[in-house]
Amino acid sequence: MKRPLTAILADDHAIIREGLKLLISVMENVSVIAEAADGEALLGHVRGTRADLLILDLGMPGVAGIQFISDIRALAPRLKILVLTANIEPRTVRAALEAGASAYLTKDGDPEELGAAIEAVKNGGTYLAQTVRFAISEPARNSRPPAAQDMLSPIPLTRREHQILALVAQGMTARDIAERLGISPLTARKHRENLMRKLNLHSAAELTAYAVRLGLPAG
Amino acid sequence: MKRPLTAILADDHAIIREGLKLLISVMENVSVIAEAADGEALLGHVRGTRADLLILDLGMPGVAGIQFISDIRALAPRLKILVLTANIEPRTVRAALEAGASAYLTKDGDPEELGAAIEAVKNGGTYLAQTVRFAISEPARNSRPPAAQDMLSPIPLTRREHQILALVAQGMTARDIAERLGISPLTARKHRENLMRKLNLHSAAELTAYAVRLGLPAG
DNA sequence: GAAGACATACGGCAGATGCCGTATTTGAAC
DNA sequence: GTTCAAATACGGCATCTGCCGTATGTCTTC
Repeated sequence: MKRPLTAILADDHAIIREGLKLLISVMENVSVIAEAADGEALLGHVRGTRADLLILDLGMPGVAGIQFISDIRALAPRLKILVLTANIEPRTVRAALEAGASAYLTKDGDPEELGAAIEAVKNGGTYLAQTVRFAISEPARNSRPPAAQDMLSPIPLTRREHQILALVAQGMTARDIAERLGISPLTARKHRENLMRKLNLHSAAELTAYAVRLGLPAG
Repeated sequence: MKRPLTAILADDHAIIREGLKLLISVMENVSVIAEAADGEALLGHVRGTRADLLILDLGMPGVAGIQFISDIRALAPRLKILVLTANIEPRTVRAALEAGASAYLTKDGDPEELGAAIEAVKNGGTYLAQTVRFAISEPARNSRPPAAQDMLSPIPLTRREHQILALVAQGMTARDIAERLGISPLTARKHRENLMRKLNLHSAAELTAYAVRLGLPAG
């Protein structure tokens, strides 16, 4: 039998994490050598271990979306990243892969997929969950590699847009944001509109729900 | 060895469910005899089996919150219900216990708590996760304590309001909610207004951010 | 059967939002 | 130096929202 693969498991819910650990141990020849409940702990493990795999819940607090994947790739290029999330948005899927994820799994997917994904990435391949496979049919329009300096969300947003999104996550209206940033309410509104267009969202409620789920901090 | 306890496992995420199943099997002398991904399937299992335990994710689609617990209690009074959710709202905890749940566990809790909870309810007791223990000042066995002395004063929401709040967490507007529930948009709007008044929130964004942070499921 | 809570439904009004534009300035990239 | 993206700012218009009312029917509780 070959050397078992080593994995870091990152999920903010301890019970879920424990269950996943068992699931991985049983299904595959994989040994979980570290666990993280937040982004900071995860980065510590990435620096401090030589794991083969990272199973990463994108919904973790302190894990501000896709940018984290780029950061981790920069820290440990050899580490294969398996994203496990409830998010099935095509843009998120594409962004995760472009940022360097080796697999994208959804929590409502078949558990067998976890094994298939580990098998695939072990051999240098990639794996996409059945539920998001449709996401890559749409070609990425530009091949600009992600700069990963201040990206905070799956879709390339400008620095200002990230800032607005964070304030939206705190439940602020356009007027609140304008006051906070010292800009015109109309400008704040425009930024919101640009955000919604980029993210394919169509109401304040959707935008706020999206922002909160990114793990942005509460007010 | 005594006869193993039998359990129904209800969670909408297949991978999470699988992990939980393993976790339960390993930690306790419990055998999962049925699984459900939605409320309808769950009711079928409740009717069709004689399980001892139900481990129930309150965030499941088609599981209209606390009401479901009462319904299941009515169908199978002998079935012990362990609520497992990300929701740590005090009033939800209380409502779940009053509706007949035997344990209330949070997903970010210590996995050991799952074992402790099973042990507790097996012997006819109740178990509350550490993270929500503050929600209850008195044992849940007796009737409601006077609300006047309640320092935390959890705001009581009606069943319908909980339902609306869950839909708000999905980024739905009043019109969306009205369509979903088959009621007038004006009524949906009124429910939203009542919610905001009770929760002291003052915009759609705030209400949505609140709802999402409660751990209510994404659309 | 009286009282109260709940869910239903409607309307006015001011303000915010979603969507469509246009336009200027700045700084980086080429 | 030109080009381009980003950030700034404004306006119109339809819709939605927040807040203030009123009202009816049901159901539980006393």
